[in-house]
Amino acid sequence: MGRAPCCDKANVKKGPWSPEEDSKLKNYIENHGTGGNWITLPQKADLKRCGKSCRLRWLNYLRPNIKHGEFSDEEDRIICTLYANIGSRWSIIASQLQGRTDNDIKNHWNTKLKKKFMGLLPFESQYHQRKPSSQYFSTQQSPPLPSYYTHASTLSFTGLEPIPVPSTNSLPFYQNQESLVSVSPMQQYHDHYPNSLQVFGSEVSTCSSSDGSYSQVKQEMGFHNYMPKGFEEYCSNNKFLLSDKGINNDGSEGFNQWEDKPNGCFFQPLQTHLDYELEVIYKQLINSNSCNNGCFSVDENKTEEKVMYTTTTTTTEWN
DNA sequence: AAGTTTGTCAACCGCCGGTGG
DNA sequence: ACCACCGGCGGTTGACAAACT
Repeated sequence: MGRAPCCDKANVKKGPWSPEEDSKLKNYIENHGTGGNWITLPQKADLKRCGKSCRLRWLNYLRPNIKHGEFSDEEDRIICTLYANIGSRWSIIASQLQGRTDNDIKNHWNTKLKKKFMGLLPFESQYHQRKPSSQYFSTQQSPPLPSYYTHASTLSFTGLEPIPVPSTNSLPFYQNQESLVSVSPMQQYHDHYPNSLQVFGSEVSTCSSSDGSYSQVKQEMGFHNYMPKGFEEYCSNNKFLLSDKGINNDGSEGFNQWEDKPNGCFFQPLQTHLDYELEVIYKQLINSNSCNNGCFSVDENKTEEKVMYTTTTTTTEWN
């Protein structure tokens, strides 16, 4: 026997909400609040709707300060970065975007942003079968570059470029709590292309902060031989540095090798408030996973229910 | 102009975890 | 400890619109 339905399905209306229903719900909540019980709210508000339906309608459409319409590049960037790091945890992602709902973000990802991600797969797959790195280093031959790189100067940021994760020291989450990120698409991607670079999820390879020796590293790795025109400018324009070093599995530092890092190099965004917020999110996730002791608090600007991280971050200009 | 395909997004479904009795 | 209820969440669906043939 299954779970009892949350409402009498036979006596509730389904489908799109009419303006009259919207008005009833809005007026009721504005005058009385939700009363802490969505199940009984429809009856009180004289609506022939399921409580859950009312809740959804309010949260996704009727509540104040909802932002509809086009997502900005900045929002796309945040969504992609967060998605790559924590997966499809839309409510958490939504908590980082003022006025956006988890449903909105989910739809936006599924209809637009995901395609950008999928578009990366074909060229990545070629690296899966690439010959050992020594070939390139010994002969100074340039490996085939993804079209993405060769056209870098004309591309806008997709948010799906590989990004670094903070060190495992600061984020034990990566070492100890794999389940938290098991849903990451990048993790799935890694499963499919096991030799590809992964800086997401539970992958142990991470990159350290740039020490400014980029030019030297670039030469040592032979980057200058196949650095596409405009690539450096692209990195600069998009606030990315080429990462110089990685952390080996044993914890030691080492330069990235083509064999291990099929992208040849990987990006490292300049320190931004988002990096910091990501770290805060990780920590909150860790806490929320190990103890449910109020790691989240209510974001009253969004909804009485939406979670918001308690830690106040200092937001600085992205640019 | 009509039919078909594709894209978008609001809404639904059902699972899960928290909570209180 | 168990159970029922409820809210929250993410995956999915389906209606509608736009684009294409």
